[in-house]
Amino acid sequence: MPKETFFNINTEKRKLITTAFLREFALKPFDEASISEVVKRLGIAKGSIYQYFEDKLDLFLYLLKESGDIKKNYVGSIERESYPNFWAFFKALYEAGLQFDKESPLHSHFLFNLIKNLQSPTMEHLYKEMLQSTVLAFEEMVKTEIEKGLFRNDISPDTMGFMLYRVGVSIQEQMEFKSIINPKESILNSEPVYKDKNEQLMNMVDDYILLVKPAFDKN
Amino acid sequence: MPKETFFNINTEKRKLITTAFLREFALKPFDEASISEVVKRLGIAKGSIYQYFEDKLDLFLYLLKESGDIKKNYVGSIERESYPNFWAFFKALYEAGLQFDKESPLHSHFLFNLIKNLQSPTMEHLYKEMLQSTVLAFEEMVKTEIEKGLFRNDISPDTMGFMLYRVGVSIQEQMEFKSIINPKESILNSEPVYKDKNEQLMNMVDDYILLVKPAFDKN
Amino acid sequence: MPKETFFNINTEKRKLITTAFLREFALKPFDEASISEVVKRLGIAKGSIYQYFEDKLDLFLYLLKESGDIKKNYVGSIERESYPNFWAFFKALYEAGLQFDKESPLHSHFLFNLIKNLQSPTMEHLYKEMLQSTVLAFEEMVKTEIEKGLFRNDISPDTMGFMLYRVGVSIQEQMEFKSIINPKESILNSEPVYKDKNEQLMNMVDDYILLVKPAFDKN
Amino acid sequence: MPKETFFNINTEKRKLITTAFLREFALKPFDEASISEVVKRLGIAKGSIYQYFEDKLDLFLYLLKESGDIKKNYVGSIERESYPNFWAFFKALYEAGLQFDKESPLHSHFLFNLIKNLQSPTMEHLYKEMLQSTVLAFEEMVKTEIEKGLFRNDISPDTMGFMLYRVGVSIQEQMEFKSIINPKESILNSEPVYKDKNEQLMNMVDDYILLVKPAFDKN
DNA sequence: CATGAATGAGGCTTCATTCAT
DNA sequence: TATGAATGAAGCCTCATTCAT
Repeated sequence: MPKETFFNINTEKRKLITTAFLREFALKPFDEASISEVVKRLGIAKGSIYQYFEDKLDLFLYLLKESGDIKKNYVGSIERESYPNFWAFFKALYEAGLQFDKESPLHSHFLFNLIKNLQSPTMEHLYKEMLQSTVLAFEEMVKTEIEKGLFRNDISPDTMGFMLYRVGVSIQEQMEFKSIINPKESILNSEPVYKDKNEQLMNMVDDYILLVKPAFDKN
Repeated sequence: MPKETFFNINTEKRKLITTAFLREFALKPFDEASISEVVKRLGIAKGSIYQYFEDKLDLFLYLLKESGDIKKNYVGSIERESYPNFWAFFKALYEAGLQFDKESPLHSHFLFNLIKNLQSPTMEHLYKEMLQSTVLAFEEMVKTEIEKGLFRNDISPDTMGFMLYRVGVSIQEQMEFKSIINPKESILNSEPVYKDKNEQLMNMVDDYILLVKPAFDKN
Repeated sequence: MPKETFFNINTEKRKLITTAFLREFALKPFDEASISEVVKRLGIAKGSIYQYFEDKLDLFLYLLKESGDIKKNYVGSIERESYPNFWAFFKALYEAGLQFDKESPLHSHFLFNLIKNLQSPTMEHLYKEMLQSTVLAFEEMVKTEIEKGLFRNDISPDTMGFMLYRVGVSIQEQMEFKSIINPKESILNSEPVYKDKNEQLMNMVDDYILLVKPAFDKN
Repeated sequence: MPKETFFNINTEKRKLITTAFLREFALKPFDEASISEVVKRLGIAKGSIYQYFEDKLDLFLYLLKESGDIKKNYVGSIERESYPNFWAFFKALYEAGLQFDKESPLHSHFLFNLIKNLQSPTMEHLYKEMLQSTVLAFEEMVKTEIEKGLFRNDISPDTMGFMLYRVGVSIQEQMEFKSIINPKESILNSEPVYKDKNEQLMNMVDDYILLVKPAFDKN
């Protein structure tokens, strides 16, 4: 939670700062991200950052929450009931994600890099926590589908939940692996992660669904 | 590639150094691993390290190669032809891996932590390279299976290869996520990653195969 | 000397500020006392402090004078003539001090910590000055007693005066040393230094008098 | 405990460093003493200090131990049995102290300033500990004298012990108070605390003994 | 009278690497 | 071959004070 002062400053300046640090954390793991470098680039005093935030972690957590909140605006309204099956719902989440990516590219980059960012020893605790809650959410979805009789019930739902979570990560990672997207580069231009690549992402999602569907669906 | 000097020193000392740094890199990302700390623990001169290796990266790469080579001794002899189907072969790889883990626990830990280790910006290039070759290997396997008519052919083999690679990572990560294994702790005792957990790992592998098999197999 | 502005503000607010800084200076040496921390706790603007006071030292001196003035209200009326001998007078000073401590606990804490507070290099000058006047007062008393033929005259009055001053400090310090009082703790509750320990303090004073009396009294 | 490296460097350089920091800590409380300033003056790299010592505290404790050890060389051989009464013994301690002061002026200054130095919040723990052990030593002396029937037995020995400790502090403080000595100044010239003032110190000691003797002695 | 954002120097500490011995 | 002292940049963070509003 930033200090009040942060919310009192000029909106434009606030955005400048936010932007600069989103970028930094989108490029480097927490422990390697450098406040000093960013303020130098921003041309503001290092002390100022500590007027706004308790410390580096506070700053990071603020960006995390902000990014999460914004993403929720896009993804939060998607509900399972509105879709004929889980996979349609799953795809819808990605489509919403693309909208978010397009309209808040830096927040998107920040979240894109989150897993890597959390590998820093300093972040170990937070990492476990976030993983836990993310996986849990997927587990819940799986359980619901199993109850509906739509997913198989011969494999423990936690393994299936974890796998589903992993699918998400894989998709993103494969896009990068195949050099379809190039985050490091697009960050610098404040361009969306998936700029001009929406279709290719959705194709990849389709592929994954094709692959995973028979593994999850009953029969 | 270490300097000659490294191979001229006492074998025992060489092993001591190797061990200490395997441990360090198994615990921390590259950029946060500290040469200073390790030499202090070893009680040798910091300068010595620079007699043996060009720099930190050189040292790391040496350990990487060594670990890989040793692992190959276990895994390299496993051949697809010896097994009735891909999944039996896949399981056999894990069983060999466990043997490696048991007999070279620190190398195993080093490789276990490799993915996290490579997230450092310094390592970006290397990361891509290694990923490339790993995934490629899986792709080749997939292609072979497709040619044999055993895997489905309606999804691009590279996606399937990548997914297969991902399955491996997921298994390992889920074992840690469920606190079945505790790498940080077992490193300190130089114990294998999967000490007393071999059975549980193989069960997890079975689960994953159960899940993934229908996604890959033809029909 | 504070600026006019300080006396123009709401009495209540003035008291709040006074209180908070008395506390801070009662807990830490001058150079380590932090204006930043106090204003944060107070929830007022940091700039305000500089509207009221020239700088940190000015603020400190104000509190010092205020505390001294208040204490004088208690101690000032005690006169040597009212007591049969010096030691009865000496005890009376302590009893008045206890009253002050009870009714103005924070000012009392501030003065209690004063010696430690003045150890900061910044304060060196002030320290000497205050010491000077304090010791001088004791010297005067000693001289009077000598003139009356009640104190021995074979030791220089300034040594005796200094020693008397020292006795005072020692009593206070020994109370803390023996953990009878716990200033750091009682400050937080705005409790008197000697809360519930009045009797024990006076016993200690008696002990010291017993000890010192033969050293000072003629014969 | 400094690191080995510190004892490996050039004796002369070690002395230079030691000297510079003794000076710094003799002038300022721990929290205000600045490593940065000292190394700048020394013209050595800041990092070097951290090759020699764990941290600031480690450095301080080393100087403390060294100073104490050296002083013990002077004072340690003085034994109560060699003197007809306690006060002769007490004086002898001061005479030995003066020898120490003359031959190791900076260590003497360091110890002279110790009490003030330990007022820093960081040092609170250490302060209490040292006070405890110092006072205890005096208490033991007092008890012995009481057992011998030489000191009065109607006042608790801990009060008497504490008072005795206080006498020591007072003597030193009064010398400074009366401007007979000027530590801040003589530090800069690496001159003994009591340079050319030995006689005056011993006179002061005599005065104090005269004063305190009747307070402690039986009858 | 109040605000509080901005400053920038200064604090301690860590690190990989160099180089003279 | 081995040593380990020296380096100095970089890291995060704190602080009293100023000044425009």
